[in-house]
Amino acid sequence: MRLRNYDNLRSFAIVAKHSSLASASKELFLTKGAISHQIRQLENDLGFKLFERHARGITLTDSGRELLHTANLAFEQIEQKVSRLAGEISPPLTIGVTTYFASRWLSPRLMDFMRDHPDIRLRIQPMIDLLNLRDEGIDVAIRWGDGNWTDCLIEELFNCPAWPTGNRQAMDRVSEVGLETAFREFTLLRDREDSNAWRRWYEVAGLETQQRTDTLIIPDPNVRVQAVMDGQGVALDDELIAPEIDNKTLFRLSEFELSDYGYFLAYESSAQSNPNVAAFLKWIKNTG
Amino acid sequence: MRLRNYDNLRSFAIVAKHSSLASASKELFLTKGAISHQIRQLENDLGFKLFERHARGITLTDSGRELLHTANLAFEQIEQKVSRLAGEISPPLTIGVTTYFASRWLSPRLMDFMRDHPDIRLRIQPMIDLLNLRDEGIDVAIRWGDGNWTDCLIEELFNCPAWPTGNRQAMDRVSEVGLETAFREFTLLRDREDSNAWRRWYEVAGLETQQRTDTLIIPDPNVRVQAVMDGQGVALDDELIAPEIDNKTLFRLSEFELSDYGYFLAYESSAQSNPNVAAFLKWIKNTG
DNA sequence: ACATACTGTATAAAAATATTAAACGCTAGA
DNA sequence: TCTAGCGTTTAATATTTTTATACAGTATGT
Repeated sequence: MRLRNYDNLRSFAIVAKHSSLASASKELFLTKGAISHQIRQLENDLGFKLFERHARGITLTDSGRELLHTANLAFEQIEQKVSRLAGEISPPLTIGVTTYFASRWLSPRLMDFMRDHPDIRLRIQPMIDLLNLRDEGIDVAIRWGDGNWTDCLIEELFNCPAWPTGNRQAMDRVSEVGLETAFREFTLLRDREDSNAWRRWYEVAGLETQQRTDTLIIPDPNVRVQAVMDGQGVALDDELIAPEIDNKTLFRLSEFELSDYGYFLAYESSAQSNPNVAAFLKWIKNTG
Repeated sequence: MRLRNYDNLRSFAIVAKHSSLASASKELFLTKGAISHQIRQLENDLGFKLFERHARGITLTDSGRELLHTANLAFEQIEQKVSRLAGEISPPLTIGVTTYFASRWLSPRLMDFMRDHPDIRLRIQPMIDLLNLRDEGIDVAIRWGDGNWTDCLIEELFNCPAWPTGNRQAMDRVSEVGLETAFREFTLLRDREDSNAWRRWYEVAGLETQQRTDTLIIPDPNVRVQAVMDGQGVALDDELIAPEIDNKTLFRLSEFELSDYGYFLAYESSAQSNPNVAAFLKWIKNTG
């Protein structure tokens, strides 16, 4: 439902905060009559009541409470972004990563950077789709793949080949019937609709490339790892899943690998002029 | 920065979508002059330009693109919530869980429920703080603890005692110097400021209850498990971390446990009348 | 029991704001 | 070079919002 008047919703959020028209009217520099009209109009537009009126004040209805919660979050996002863009707040250095990479590689190393640069405010932004850096306000993203992106500057952080992983049943199946037969049975988990990683791996492994339709797309690497453990299919992973390999919940299914895979820094060329970005790039290139 | 006029921002989003005032003016049922005024006023309020004007049209500036992204997300949240509350969309059955519980316990079992109830639209909402069900639109939350909540109906799902875990160094330390001494050295990780879990465990273990100040509060269970692995302290965990125990990245530090801990269903009494909620509760009670 | 003080509401007038219509300047493309 | 289409500007107009005021209700204190 498209709302006609978002300013009324903003007033609603402030009234709800005060639980009082009279009090909110002071914050908004309006008379309580004006606020009363705004709330009434908003309720008419929405088609449900936001407040219960009693003689001595107002209280939120259940619907009102839920809407308030959503509206507060939404307005806060907007106002924070506006403040940043208007230059009122200096933007934190924002790194876009998957939760997978953040917890397995970045987090343990990040303390060093923060200790060396206590003045740099840092924001680790978990992302699924590590594209559209500018839209998300990302200064530097860390992507996994073969480095063939063209939307911005790309620099290899470290090489990290990709190879197929499966759970114990999948491993056993490969041992029993061989790679080719087993891979005709497996469901292939992939991170993106248009990913050609599996096709390339089939080539490297010398298997007949087949048009597979029974693939399952799971963009989040953590969820994908879990799906492999649960036997929902096989996925292309890298050495960051060493813990699961060590404890034998996951298995490397083949020695064939996509050797040019790795982690890459991705950033807009304009970002280099930001000294915080430059400091981060310098640090991470020495660390990786 | 508080915005004076959110309706202008809404118009901005629509203009940006069309990349054209003339075209957007049709969607908004206004003249292009009116839109031009709105955008101009918004730019004045914000203090930066949203569009670059050329002879044959307009294009977003970098700031405009970032703001558009944020605004679209925010407006979408609001409009979706409004649609739900206005009864235009039937709300999905919403389960509040930690990502920890979702990936380790719920996800593997959930397919059964979805197969048996294909008509029920389900939303798994990851939450850190599993309180305030109504604000978040949660029908049923699954909490871990001793069951002593009073804000809504509580029902035990399954018993799951809590015991202290640490990494190998912590385990070795306990072996060397004994429980009491070792626990005077450890940093205690806790999920909430006001949690009395550690105090209760000290009592159960017969250790002297001490006023500890060097505790680290990490609300998210996944992050807390990682912190324990990284040696940042010891935490109270349960058998859902069996994988980490099995592969010896985590260790149970003591046989003493909080035996009344477990996972609990939490829901408003009014939720029971929702047949989808009732079906979910019935299913999960049989599963747990 | 009753005045008091504080709610929020309702109305119509007044003020502020948004919108329009029309003319204008610009330029990409025919 | 002309033209069609773009966004802008201006001043008049239309609409919306706000106010001032009176009002009705009721917890609170005396």
